[in-house]
Amino acid sequence: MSVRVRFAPSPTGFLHVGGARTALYNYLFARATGGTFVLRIEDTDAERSTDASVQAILAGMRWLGLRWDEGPEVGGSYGPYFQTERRALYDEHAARLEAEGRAYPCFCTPDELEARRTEQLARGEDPRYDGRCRTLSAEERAARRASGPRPALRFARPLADEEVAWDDIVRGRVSFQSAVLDDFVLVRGDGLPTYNFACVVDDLTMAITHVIRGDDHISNTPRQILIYRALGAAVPVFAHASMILGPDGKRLSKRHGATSVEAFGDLGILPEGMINFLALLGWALDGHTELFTLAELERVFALERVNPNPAVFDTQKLEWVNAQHLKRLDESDRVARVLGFLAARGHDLRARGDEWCTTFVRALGERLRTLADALDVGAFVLEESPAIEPEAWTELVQRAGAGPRLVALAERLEGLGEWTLPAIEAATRGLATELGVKAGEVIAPARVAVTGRKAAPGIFEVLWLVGRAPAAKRLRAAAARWQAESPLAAGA
RNA sequence: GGCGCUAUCGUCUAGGGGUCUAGGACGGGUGGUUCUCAGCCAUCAAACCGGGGUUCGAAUCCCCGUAGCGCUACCA
Repeated sequence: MSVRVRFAPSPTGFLHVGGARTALYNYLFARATGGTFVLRIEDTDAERSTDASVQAILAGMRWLGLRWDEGPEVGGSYGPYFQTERRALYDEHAARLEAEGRAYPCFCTPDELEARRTEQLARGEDPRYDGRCRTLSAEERAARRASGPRPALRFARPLADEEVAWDDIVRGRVSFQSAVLDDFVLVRGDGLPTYNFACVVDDLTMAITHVIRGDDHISNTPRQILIYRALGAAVPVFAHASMILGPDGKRLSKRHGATSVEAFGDLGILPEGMINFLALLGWALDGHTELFTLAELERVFALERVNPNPAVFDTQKLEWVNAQHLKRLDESDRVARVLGFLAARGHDLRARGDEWCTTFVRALGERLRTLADALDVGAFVLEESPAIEPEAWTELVQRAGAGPRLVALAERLEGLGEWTLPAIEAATRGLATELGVKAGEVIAPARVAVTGRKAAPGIFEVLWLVGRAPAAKRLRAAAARWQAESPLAAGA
């Protein structure tokens, strides 16, 4: 029997980091085993489900490059793939369970249930359904059905305590006693299935073989196993991956900043970097290899190597992984991504031509951990005349002879026969030699004058990128300011 | 409270009885290299939650404790 797995998000928000990792593990397991990856939308909670969320989740999946074999937009032979469209299946299974005495109608109202729960808690008891509707006679049921609102359907759990256990791929054997469970609701008063019931019916009818999900579902598993048993169906294999935590050790949430995968794209993280980092969060191939492309993961991923401990989401490692992927991109691809990112933020530099763009991205070089870093590192061409940072100026103003040297450099550049990197470098170094100072004595002031910073990409590329006239202008402007403000200026 | 899951450097992890004076990576420190920064190279510091067992021998197996997290709805 071939492997069939599913990722089943409920459309109540965007695709968050935890969901993305669950999706990734399902996807990778399917690819690694030659199985099928199904995407199913669990939208039975009408209150919270929205179409916008469905779209956001699909967009997140696409951004990551996780293509589903069956599901929304692509269809498949086990559809529909939205739970709200699978109502007939739930009705059918519910009717069967009720007919076989494995489920019964419950007429208790939510208010009554809530009141009893409160009382139980007050008495120090566990809040569990007391089973009062389980023993109603057929006549009573018929009478109450005729008079009141539609009842909920409850699962008639086994009366005798029994062990409900499974061999979890990531945790080994997990077991519960059925006595801790109560007669939970299968179908709500509005006729829609609850999560546990819909989940089982869907996994069953979609022929899902492996259920890979977050460990927040671990305590739902015994309920679901009981439903499979009542239905006389085979139980799928379970694998519960751990939660992803924030730096404070709490479950990752909005409080921790960006949690939707696409928000990381806005932060300049590549899908490749996100995928790689997510894979590493709870999984390791051998403890040594840690850089993978999606294609490589598809070959080497093994569910057995998923680690059961909760993992803390570390942004610094994410950025490092991202930097590695950025570095491995083909140059043309890297240029396209950096310029595309900047263009989306109002800095469309692409009109300056291929040579300029390539030189620009080469100049940024290894300084980018994320695409967003280009906004900062490349600021010297993004702004008309970058302001000089205070501490950079403080240093420049204390440098003897800086002003005159900047003017001299400007003149050299203006008089240059050809505006090329080698020519700019020769002119700059030549000037330093003639002046009898180290190249740094010309370069450092020039860097501050042209970029406004003490740290920036190589000065020759910077000058070339800024352009001859604008560069000379910035050099002269800084020189004039030096002349006016430096205690070392002649005549000061 | 009950039930469950988890427990190796700050973080992600390797380790599945001896090869562990516990390895790798991120981050951090130091040195080198380049016009600065970044990068790269070298190098340093940094962990088996506690207590009992089992065993000739435990980071590895078992039990207890502790801590963190999850669930405890007619949410998913």
